This record gives sequence, structure tokens and C-alpha cells, in this order.
Amino acid sequence: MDERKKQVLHAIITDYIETAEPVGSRAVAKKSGLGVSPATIRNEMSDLEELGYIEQPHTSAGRKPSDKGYRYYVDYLMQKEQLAPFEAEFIRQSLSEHFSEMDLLMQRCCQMISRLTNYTALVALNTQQHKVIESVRLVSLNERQLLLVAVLKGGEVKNRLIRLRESVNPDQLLSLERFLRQNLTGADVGKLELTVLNELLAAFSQQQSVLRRSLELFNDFFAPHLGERFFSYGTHNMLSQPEFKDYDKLKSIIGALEEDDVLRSLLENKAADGKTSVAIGKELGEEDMQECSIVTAPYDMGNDAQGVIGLIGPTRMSYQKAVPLLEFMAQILSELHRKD
Amino acid sequence: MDERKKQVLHAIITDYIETAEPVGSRAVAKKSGLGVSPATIRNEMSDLEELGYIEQPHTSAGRKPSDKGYRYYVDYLMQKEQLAPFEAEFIRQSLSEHFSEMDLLMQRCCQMISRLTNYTALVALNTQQHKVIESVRLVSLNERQLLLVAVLKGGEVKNRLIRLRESVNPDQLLSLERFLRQNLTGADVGKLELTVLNELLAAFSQQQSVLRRSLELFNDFFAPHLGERFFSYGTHNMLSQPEFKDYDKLKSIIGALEEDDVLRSLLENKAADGKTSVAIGKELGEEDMQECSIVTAPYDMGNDAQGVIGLIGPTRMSYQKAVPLLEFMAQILSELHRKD
DNA sequence: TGTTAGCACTCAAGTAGCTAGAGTGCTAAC
DNA sequence: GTTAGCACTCTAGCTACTTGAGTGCTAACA
Repeated sequence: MDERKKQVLHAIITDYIETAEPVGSRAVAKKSGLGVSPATIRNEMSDLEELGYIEQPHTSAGRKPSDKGYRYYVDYLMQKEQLAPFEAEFIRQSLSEHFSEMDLLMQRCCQMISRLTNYTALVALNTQQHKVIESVRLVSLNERQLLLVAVLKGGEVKNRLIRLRESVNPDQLLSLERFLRQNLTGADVGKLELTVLNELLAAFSQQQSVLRRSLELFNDFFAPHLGERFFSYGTHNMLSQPEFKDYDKLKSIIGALEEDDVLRSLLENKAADGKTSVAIGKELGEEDMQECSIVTAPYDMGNDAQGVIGLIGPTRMSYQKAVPLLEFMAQILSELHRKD
Repeated sequence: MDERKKQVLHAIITDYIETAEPVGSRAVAKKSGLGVSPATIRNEMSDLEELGYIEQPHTSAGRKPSDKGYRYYVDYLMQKEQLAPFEAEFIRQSLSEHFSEMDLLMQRCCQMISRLTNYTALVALNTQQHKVIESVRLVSLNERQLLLVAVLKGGEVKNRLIRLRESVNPDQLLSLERFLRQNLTGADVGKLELTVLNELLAAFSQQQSVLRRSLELFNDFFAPHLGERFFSYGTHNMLSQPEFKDYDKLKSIIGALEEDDVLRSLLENKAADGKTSVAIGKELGEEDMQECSIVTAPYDMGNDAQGVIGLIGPTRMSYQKAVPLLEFMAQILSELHRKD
């Protein structure tokens, strides 16, 4: 892979990303600025094809990048495009507005990603991992209402109102609260299984119904699925991509993006190394998405939330725009936390 | 509009709903069971066209229903299809599982509607209208943490943790709690404007920072937009409809369905009379959706939530299936509440 | 040895012309 | 009022043809 081959590959990829048309030797000769004739370029292209970086849709067409070609481009050739100052400012502004409501914040992220790139945005939000219960309180609001409160390390609060059929005396209440505190303080919400709670429930089933009821309610406000959420926005952008002009293809992609299961499998493990990551075509491992690429960046808002922001588009994607954008946004999100 | 015309119209519409192809006189003659010849049917069809109930795509094609035709069908001709017992049971089961988590419940609704009909489901959820604050409490968790709690009539609880920079003495706390209780008890959360809260804030700005901070935080957990949510599912079903094989049309529809604003305008005011409602084609008032119909049914889960479930598909929609399905689901949702 | 011009060859996409078939409207007979 | 018959219309699908982009190969050149 000498220098000239790299330049040829680079020219082919950038041209193809722009036009979605196979690139011919003539166009490369002009665009690459190498000062050689199309015939020479043809030889290089023939080599590149043999090496697997580009491919020919049919004999008399130009070349287009293969997954391997994009991979090489992303890893070695691509020059990240700097964010326009107004874009950076816009992102910073929009994100700071919604800091306290995670759902809104993530919806906003999706909209921004999608609008700034014209691809489809994907976001995973985990609000419950490594959330340790710091304290448990059982507060009497009035004779017939108890409030069960769990404060998590980091400040989030979970609670549930419990309506009583009969009133309880303060002593009962105190012993109950003590019991809960002993059994739940220090527990990790993300790992609190229903079984654990059920065991607790069973162990104290001889006690009066008040307790049983409170534990039953604990069950579903700690349920693990509540901590993990997925957002997406901009699916309609898929329709503008010439590579998805096949209805069945499109249908299976759009259908898949509506399923949390699929989003989970696309985004999971992407936060592992803390770096922006690019998955191209078959690398995604999804049958229906062999012509898609996904770019993801993990963010960490401390105890409030961690997760991944990302986008999905055709493999012919403007990686040089997508990568720095997501990097920047993830950084801003992570910083939001520290400011607080 | 004599009896025979009605039968002809009915035959045309049911056939067209099934096949999406213009219906010819021969087909109607056979299918309607009127025992007259195609020529006779042709005369009737000519009349129906003049009356505006059906239209001809081009001279040598059959007829297809107009918006007016569908309207007549829905209002007078349609026979609601009874839900299959297993469908009813399935719905009942699925909905009872998720009763306590509104978001999940509504997502489930969407999935069911979409899967049982192969159209796109839309749901509006309002959890905050007519929610009156029953009591306000300010609970000290420890020296540096206060918990601000508002209990709403009906049992929902809203709260926010407040971290203090300096500790407060119990007297300050009590007077603060009293102040909040006096000013907020009985207020309607849905109508609590930022301005009101800001006035409160201003009025007490001379007090110590603890108070100010607590009020600031009140602001965003009562913000009205949080009470209104929209869900959709099954957008990919739009792709299977032959009427949407134009990419631009499809793109604008799918794009629109991703916007809360659009969903709001499509679903609002549909709960007014408490009945299932059908909006056909141009009746929707949306430029891009002239070839779509929406069926909606309001539900009322008391203080927990009210809203609208619905679905959107082509005007050539199986109304006789969609209407009873939504009616049934809305009824189940409303009953879920009463059971509790 | 690498580069280039020239040329024959290939293939997709677009265009024009044709045909088949479905369906109509009209007329005249029943 | 109903029906059969018939001429007419229009679309969808098919075939054949043309165009043009792009290639690979060869032979000449620096």
C-alpha cells in the first residue's frame, strides 16, 4: 500500500461518499491531483480491487469502496472535519437547557445528531447501573398514606406512595423502616433481582399486610428494565439515501430500529473502551444491516446516567463529519455532569 | 341513494380495501350478489361517481372510493368486525401486566395495535392534567439533603432531592415547608406556570438560599410538557402500503410522525366527545397526509392518565377491523383504572 | 520499468414502439 | 329498467435499439 494507492483510495472514497455513484479512473485522475493519466490510475485501481479495498458493481462501471476500504479509510486516511463554531455553540446551548430531565435531554441529542448529519440518531441511556441505595425512608404523610423513599448515591430519588387500608401505629412503622434499611442499604439497584425482593417478602410474610404491600411495590420501581432506555430520531433520513431504494430492505431496517432489542444489540458494549467507535457494514453482525454503518461515542454523566450516543446511515457515510460530531457531543454531555 | 347503490358502493369499497386496485363493473356484479349484469352496475357506478362517492383514476380503469365514499361507508355501511376471542384475551393479558408503569403500558399498546392491524400506532398520554397538589412535604434526609415531595390527588408523587451547601436548622425547615404548603396545596399542576413559581421565588428572595434553590427545582419538575407524551410504533408498516410507493410522500409522512408537534395536532381534541372517531384523508387537515386516515379512541384512567390511542394508515384502511379494536383497547385501559 | 494513448469491448439505463388486456360508455334490442 | 354487443381508451409490460460511461489490453514512449 504505497502512498499513491492511498491517495487513489482516498479520492475514490470521498467521491463516492459525495455522489453515491461508482467512480471512474478519469474522475480519480482529475480529482486526486496526482498528475498522472487515467490509464495509470486504472492500473492502481486494478491493484486496489485485488487487495479488496474497492469493488466493481459490473464490468463497465467505475469502482466503489468495499467494507474493507471504508475500514482502511476510517482507520488511516480520514481527516476529521472540524465542527463549525456555530454548530459547537448550538450543541452546547441546547444541551445545557435540558440538563435535569434526562429523557428530554436525550431526545434533544437525537434531534441534533440527526439534523446536523442527515442520518438517523440512536441513543442508549442507562440511569440505573451502579446505583447504590444510600438510604431508605418510610415517611408517613397522613394516616392512610405512606411514602416509600429510596435515595441513591449521587442524589437520585425513587419513591412510591402506599395507600393503606388500615392505619398503622408509629412503632410498626419504625420497625418496618428499620427492617428495610437494614436489608436494602448499600444494594445495587441495577442488580436487585425480583428474586431477592421476593425472598425478603417471604421472610416477613407473617407480618402484617402493610409490609407486604410496601415490598410488592418496591418490586416494580426497581425493575431493571426501567433503567435502560433507547431513543432514536430521523428515521425518515434513511429514505433519502439512494442505497435504500429497495422497499424490502428499507422496511426491515426501519422496522428493526423500532425495536429496543435491536438497538440494545447495536449499541451495547460500545461504551467499553470509552472511545468513539465505528462499525461498518458486515461488522454490525445484523443480517438486515449489511449496508449500514454505525458510529457511536460513549458518554458518562456520573451517577445520573451513562450510555452511548450514535448514528446509523449507509456505509457510504460522511465519517469525517460524523465521528467528530459525536465525539464532541459525548464530551459535552460528560462535562455537563461535572459542572453540576 | 337507494338500497342497490349502497350495495354497489359497499362492494366497491370492501374490494378496494382488500386489493388496492380499481374495481370494475364485472367484479362488482359478481361480488355484490345483486344478480344483475355488469352493464347495470355500470349505470349505478356512473351515478355514484356523479354523486362523488367514487372516482376513476383514468378512463379505462375501474372505480375507487373517494374520501366522501369512505366517509359514507364508515358512517352508514360498515359492519364492525368482531374481535377474535384470542385477540381480546391477548390484549387483556398484556395490558394488565404493565399497569403501574405508564410509559411501558403505552409502548405495549402501540405494539399491540400495530401488530394486530399492520398499521402504525399512535398514542397520546397525558398524566398531568387536572392533577391537584394534595400535600407538600419537605423531608430532611440528613444534614445536607432535603427531599421535596408533592403528593398529587390520586396518589402520584413528585419529588426532588435538594443538596445543601450549608445545613439548615429544623425551625427554618418547618417555616419553609409551611410556606410551600400554603402556596401550593390545591394548585393544579397542569396549570402551574413558570411565572407563578417565579413570583413565589421573587417574593421570598430575601430569605436564605435554601429556599430559593428548592423553588428553582420545583420549576422543572412541574413543567407542563412533562405531563404530555406521545408514542408511536410500526412506522415500517407504511412501507408495505402500495399507495405509499412514492419516496417523497413516504418521507414526509414518516418524518411527520416523528414530531411530537404533529402527533399532538393529529390527536388533540379527539378525546372531546369520548367516542371513537375516524378522520379520513383531507379531513386530517395535514398537507402531507391527504392519503391517510386516522382512527382514534379516547381512554380515561382517572387521575393517573387520560389520552387517546389511535392508528394511522392509508385511507384504504380496514376500518371495520380498526374501529372495534381501538374501542376495545380504550375500554380495557379505562377499566384497568377502576379495578385498582 | 513505469507511463501513456488508443481501441475494442461490455454493460446499464434510457427511449421508442408495439401489444395485450381490462374496463368503459353508448346504442339498440329485449 | 335491463342487457348484450361493440368501438374506444388507456395503462402496463415487453422488446429492440441507442447511448455513453468505463474498462482491460496492447503497443509505443521516456
